[in-house]
Amino acid sequence: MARPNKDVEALLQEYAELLLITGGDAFKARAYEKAARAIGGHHADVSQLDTKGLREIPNVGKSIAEKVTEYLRTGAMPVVEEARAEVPAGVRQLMAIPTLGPKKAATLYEDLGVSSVSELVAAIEREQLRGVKGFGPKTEENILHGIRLMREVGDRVPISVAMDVAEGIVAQLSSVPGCEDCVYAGSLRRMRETVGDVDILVAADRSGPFMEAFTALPQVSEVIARGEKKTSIRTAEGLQVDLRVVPPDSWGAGLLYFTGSKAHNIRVREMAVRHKYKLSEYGLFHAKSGRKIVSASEEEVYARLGLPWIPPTLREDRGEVAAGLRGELPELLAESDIKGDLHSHTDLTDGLAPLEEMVAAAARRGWRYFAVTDHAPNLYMQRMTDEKMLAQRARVRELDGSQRHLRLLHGVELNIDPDGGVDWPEEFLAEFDVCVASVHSHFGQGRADATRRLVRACENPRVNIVGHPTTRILGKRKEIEADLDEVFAACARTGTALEVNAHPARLDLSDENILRAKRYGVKFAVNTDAHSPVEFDHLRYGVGTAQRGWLTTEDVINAWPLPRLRRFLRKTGMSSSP
DNA sequence: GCCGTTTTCGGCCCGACTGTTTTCAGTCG
Repeated sequence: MARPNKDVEALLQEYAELLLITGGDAFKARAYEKAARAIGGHHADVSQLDTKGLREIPNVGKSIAEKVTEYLRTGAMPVVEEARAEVPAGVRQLMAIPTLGPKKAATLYEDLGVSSVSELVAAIEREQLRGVKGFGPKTEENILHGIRLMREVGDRVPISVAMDVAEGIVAQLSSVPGCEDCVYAGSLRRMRETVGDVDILVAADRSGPFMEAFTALPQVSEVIARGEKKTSIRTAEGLQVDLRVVPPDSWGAGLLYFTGSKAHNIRVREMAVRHKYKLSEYGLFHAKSGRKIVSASEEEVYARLGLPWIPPTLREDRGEVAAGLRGELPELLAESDIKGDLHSHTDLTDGLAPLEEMVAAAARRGWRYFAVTDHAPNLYMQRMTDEKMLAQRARVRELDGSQRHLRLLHGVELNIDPDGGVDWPEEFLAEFDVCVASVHSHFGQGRADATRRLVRACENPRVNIVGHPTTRILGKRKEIEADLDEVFAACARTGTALEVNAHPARLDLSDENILRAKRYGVKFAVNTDAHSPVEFDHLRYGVGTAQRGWLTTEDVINAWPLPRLRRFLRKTGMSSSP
């Protein structure tokens, strides 16, 4: 994976934040942020580039290219080390609290010596913020609210972070001699939106070499526990990883057990008891004799209990066992079912790559169609105009057909204003192939207003998809407060799809909301919202979330062939005006 | 610090909202 790019991105981003905290030039900090983003979204592995190659990345100039080269050679970037010496790491963590930026973080550190979130909580409890300039009662309340939001995620990490760690470790352990199988299990295998710790499972006769290799991995910053069956480490990012080595003949039972969820396991064990069996991580046994029946594969274990194999994304005790018994498990959407992305950006607005690169990358993925949906004018910072949009459309039409098997759609991501209106009148919108409409502002509306806002957007005869419908950002922003049942009903009534945004910080709709919406007969679009070609890789998280919501190809409009999709986009099922 | 050009220096996403102020700073998208 593009690990070095992400490392460099994180480092440059950190430096930018440190510059802001120490009151450095804001434009310089912005330059580092832009370079960080560009490198993070760059298609080529930066560790394979020399200074000259680095400078060809937009927003990377001489100074940053040289610093990155040095970092890649030595593992350190001196200016960052110096800045770190000035500002404790905890001060930068304060910026993760919503409504708390670099200036307030700096003030808290300088005036009160606060250098961690817990110290901040203590300072608030001691009412020490009362005297500080710029900190009134409302600010205090907002900070506490922000901390609560952050703590809801707790020390869980986004699924993408855990996935990178897990796949790296699996690859390394798989090459240890004697490895018969190696996978990640736990909530990661179930594709939960955040992951508390990573579980790795190895099938092998002897565990020693794996425990040895595991604790010696370069990712390891601390060995928490080390035993014969289980070893736990912590990575530099603070993520705990557990390795369990099981004998090959109990692989299936082990995998089932360590994949969970706990509730699913309990349900399955109850079934075992009813069959006069006993199920543990070591196998399925006769309760009386203790004789082992099966355990080599998950399929065998499930089959002995009268169940088909249940996909890990369904194992949440949401009725999957009962559905399996009835032979009514859904045929879940797979990543390979997705025929094209319907939400993406180019460098015409806030994307990183030009249209041509995005199109070429979409073609490489084997998609059959691909929609470019840059931001509309009301998101002022993007400076979109009618002329720019029309020029882009002309270019999209030119490019359409240049890639075999890939049809191009010209779309837009509209802004849903507080009243539910969007950027352009119907006549202008009619010329787009697809319109995504999303909320980008006024998140704090009351419930009735927010509901009306979303329903009105659905009733717009040109709006096809509501993008990231609840606008949540994991650990940062709560779901918009609206009567979602009313919104779901409106979607079903008007033929408006809801997005399952695949970005790991969003995953919006969430699995639970998908389940609810599906009952109304809503259709969905699993989109990446990619701002660069590498973000197309997020699709797997969107598909995982869709699976957790029990979605099949029938539910997902961008798993349909183009003619059927086009019919849906005409919204003919609705009356033209509400 | 980057970029583009007015080619070596000046501008850099721009507007809204919030809370703290009493005219604006900080944060966000």
